[in-house]
Amino acid sequence: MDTVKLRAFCTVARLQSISKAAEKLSYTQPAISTQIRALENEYGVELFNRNGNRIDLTEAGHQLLPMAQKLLGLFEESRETVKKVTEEEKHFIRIGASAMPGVYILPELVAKFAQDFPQYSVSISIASAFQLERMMMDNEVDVGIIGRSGPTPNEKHFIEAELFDDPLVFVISNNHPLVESHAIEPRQLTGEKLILPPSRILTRVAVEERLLELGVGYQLHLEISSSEAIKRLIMNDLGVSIMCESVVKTEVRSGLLRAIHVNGLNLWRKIYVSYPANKGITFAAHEFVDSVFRAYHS
Amino acid sequence: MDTVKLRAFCTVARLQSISKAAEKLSYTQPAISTQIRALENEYGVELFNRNGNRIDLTEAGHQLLPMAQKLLGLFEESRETVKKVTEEEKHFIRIGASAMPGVYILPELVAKFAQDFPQYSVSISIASAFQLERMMMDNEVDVGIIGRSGPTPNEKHFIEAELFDDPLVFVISNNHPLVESHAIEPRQLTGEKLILPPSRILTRVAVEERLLELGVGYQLHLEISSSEAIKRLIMNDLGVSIMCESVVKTEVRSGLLRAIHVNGLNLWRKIYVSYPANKGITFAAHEFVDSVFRAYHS
DNA sequence: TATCTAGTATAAAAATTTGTTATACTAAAC
DNA sequence: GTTTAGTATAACAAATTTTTATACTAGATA
Repeated sequence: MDTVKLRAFCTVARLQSISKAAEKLSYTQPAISTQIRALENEYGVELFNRNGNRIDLTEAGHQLLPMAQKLLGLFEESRETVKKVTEEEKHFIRIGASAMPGVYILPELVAKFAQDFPQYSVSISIASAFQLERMMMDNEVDVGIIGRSGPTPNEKHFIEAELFDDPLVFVISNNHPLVESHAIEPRQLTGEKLILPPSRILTRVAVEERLLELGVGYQLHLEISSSEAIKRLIMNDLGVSIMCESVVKTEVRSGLLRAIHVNGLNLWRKIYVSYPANKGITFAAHEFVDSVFRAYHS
Repeated sequence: MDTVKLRAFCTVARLQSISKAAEKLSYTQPAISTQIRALENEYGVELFNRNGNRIDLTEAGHQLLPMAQKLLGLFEESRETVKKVTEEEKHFIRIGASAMPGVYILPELVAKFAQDFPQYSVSISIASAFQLERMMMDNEVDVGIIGRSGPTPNEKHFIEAELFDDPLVFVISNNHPLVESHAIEPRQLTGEKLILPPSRILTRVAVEERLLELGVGYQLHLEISSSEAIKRLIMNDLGVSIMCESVVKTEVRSGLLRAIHVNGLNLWRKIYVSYPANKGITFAAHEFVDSVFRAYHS
């Protein structure tokens, strides 16, 4: 049973002629004859009365006709539906991001992109880097924006492109003695009361290793996972921290916090664009990635 | 697009596995792979995300699934519908009859048949012999019961079987001088006031020719087409007639009229069963014809 | 009646599609 | 690394579909 047979049946019924139907459907007459015969075999009934020249529906054929038309209509509808989905998908970009880029970097990027490419819609899903990988493999997001301080796992499954380096900076309140410095030396950190995220966070590990290398004797004052909490603690003069510049950018701009560059600290969080290697990247997602690159590299 | 592809799609979607679907549908795994691929080509979209081992629906696939199921359901429904029609048709006999047999002969035959074969339903359509032929050719009736006094036209298109001879009898009222006779000689008709149908009716022609042959000098008293009217006229002593025995059977039985046999008149209306030669006869119609034959020939 | 015409059916061959076997490839499990 | 489970692909076989050519039929025409 297929659409060819159904269409043949409906057309023959309507035109009351196999030859005319054949012509209309761009087949030869015997092709339609056999299709009709096949349909009749499948249903086990004669669908047309053949009186020599004349051909018209039997009762069974009469009953079948509206259902056949409905079936053909439904086929068409299904095609339309699927087509619509893909059209929509073409203009929809699903971005996944780990917490830091999702909160502190993506909003700005997406805002700019939306301005330049109003024909696209964007969704942002925030999840752990690990989950994001699964989501990309399962086609739940098109592209990921991931911040990394450590190694890149599963590298052969994903194509990753470095977007930019987010430098780690020394963050202090307006009341801190070093508030007027533009840049300081690592040794000036000695004795500072550092508020850092828990040691499962890779950035924390990187910071501590680097400070050890540089021979800086710091004081671990507080351990808390929320960046927002750290910032508020600093504002209230309960300590200082070493954080990604992006994370404090807003507060620095509005004068709530100070971000001081530490010479020779050489620590960055690298921000990557990532997508599954095995299935390439959507055209729309490519547009987004492109626009982001242009924003940083021009 | 066909049911195989649709069923493959639905099964793969449900079992989330091409191999399992193949097993369930009694195909090999590559067959299903290809069918799915063909469906995807037809819709121009990927319907499944293939992540190595895992296979699950894309958004387009998700949209398509319910429609595919509906399509398959509708297919099944159409099969049921057609099957039901044929089942019904198997137990339905459409009898066509010309006026005389339809009114005076068929009701009795059908009543007896309905008693003996309660599983069948019967419809009776009354039309001219000419129209009946068309109706049989166009499959509007299964079998015809036709009375003929003249030749049989289009004989090669129809198979006709003589059912019985309906003799023409001399019909008189209870007040007629010959009321006590069981049979009379043709010459006794001389001078009778005959009421006959118009001369376009073949029976009338046959009667007049025969009386001429027999040398009977009759008197044409009235010309009227309705048999019912003729009977009423006779009852009121406004004349006599020569009519089919079947037509007056009821009145004779109840003593309203007398039917006298005329020796050597040798006129019958022949009653035929008729059906189109090119397509044979329905099983149910055959049962009816058989039962009618048995009723007359046993 | 015979011939022609229009429409359908049928047979045989060609073309296409479908299904199978065998094999390769991939990712996950061990 | 090796094995395992699942899917894709290639090559071939089988089945189906389509076409060409032809026969058959009923009705129209002469």
